[in-house]
Amino acid sequence: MKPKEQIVDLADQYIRAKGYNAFSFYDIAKEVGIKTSSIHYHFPSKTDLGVAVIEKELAFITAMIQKNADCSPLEKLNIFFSIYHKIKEANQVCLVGSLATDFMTLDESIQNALKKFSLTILNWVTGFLEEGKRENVFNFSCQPRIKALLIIGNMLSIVQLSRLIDDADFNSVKKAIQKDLLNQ
Amino acid sequence: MKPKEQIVDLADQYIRAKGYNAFSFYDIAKEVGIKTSSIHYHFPSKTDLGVAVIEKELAFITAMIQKNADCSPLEKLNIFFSIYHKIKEANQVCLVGSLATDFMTLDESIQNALKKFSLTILNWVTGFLEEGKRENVFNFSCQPRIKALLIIGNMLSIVQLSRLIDDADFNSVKKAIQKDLLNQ
DNA sequence: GTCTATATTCCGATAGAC
DNA sequence: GTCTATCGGAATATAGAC
Repeated sequence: MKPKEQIVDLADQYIRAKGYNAFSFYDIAKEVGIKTSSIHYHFPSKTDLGVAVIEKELAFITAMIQKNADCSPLEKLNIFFSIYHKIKEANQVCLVGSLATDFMTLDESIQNALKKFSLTILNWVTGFLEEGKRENVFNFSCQPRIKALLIIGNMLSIVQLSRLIDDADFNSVKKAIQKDLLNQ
Repeated sequence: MKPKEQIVDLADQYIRAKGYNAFSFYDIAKEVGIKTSSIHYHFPSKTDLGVAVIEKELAFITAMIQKNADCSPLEKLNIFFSIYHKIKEANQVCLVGSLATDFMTLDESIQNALKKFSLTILNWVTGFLEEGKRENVFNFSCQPRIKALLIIGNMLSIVQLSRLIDDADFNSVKKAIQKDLLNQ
């Protein structure tokens, strides 16, 4: 992997493991095997690096949405779950949750990138919930957008809470969401 | 208010506004009108201050639980909502959500205090959900503990997401949770 | 593109006077 | 209990050699 990609990848890991304000250029430099000044060559400021992380994740999620556009709503739900499963396995939190708590300390360019990223996820989930309801696979009574916020919020929060409480609760929450959606 | 209390109060505000790793003793000293060394007199280390913040919130929530022990489950639910309503009004996030994302950077004493705090809330919510189900006021099919995690997670996440998306979603989410619980 | 060297700022923490 | 003064360290960032 090219150094530039590796830097973004490690920054991503650190943001979701320790938070944006808790990792340093030195943390990354150490792991890549270069000096901090070399990171500044690729990303003049920490803000530039932060924006690059979000844009990388946005590209990833956009490609995944596109690739699985023809899947069933239930399959899409499980793809959605699998994202958080990986995060939880690594004892991390999701990018949105991590950066939302640091939001007031972030430069506007990161704030805007994050808003765009979260909107992409929200629209995706809203879409396959609507789809599932139309096909009588999913059942829920509130607006699809609100149901999407509830479900996204459940996953966003359970990866955070998994650090504080019983590890097994993650799967129980996942199953409860699924059962609730499929119940007629 | 005594300086010591004021320091804890401001630290609490900062943690929920900007995050634990983004506020400094100087931020607080400035607002109190003292020097940073005076804060160290009351709280030798930042960790001591962090623990004091959680213990203050724990005392507050414990008193509130006790005070409203005789309320109906529906009243308790609305008290629960009102906590997050205040947080959202201030454009802050809850203490658990904020410190959970910074969890890996916190000293063990703060981690343990936070675990105790989150468990207190979880047990409280689980309790009045069970109560409400027994009285046929609330309706849900999963375990009360899991339902509590889902609802707490919805509120924890919506105060975070309120910074990124439509401000009005907070009330929609609150109403959706309520309707879901009350539906027969 | 990476290095050395350094500038600058900030932060947590401590010693000792008052 | 608050102050001044200061230490030691860490962080972002830049200049210039290679």
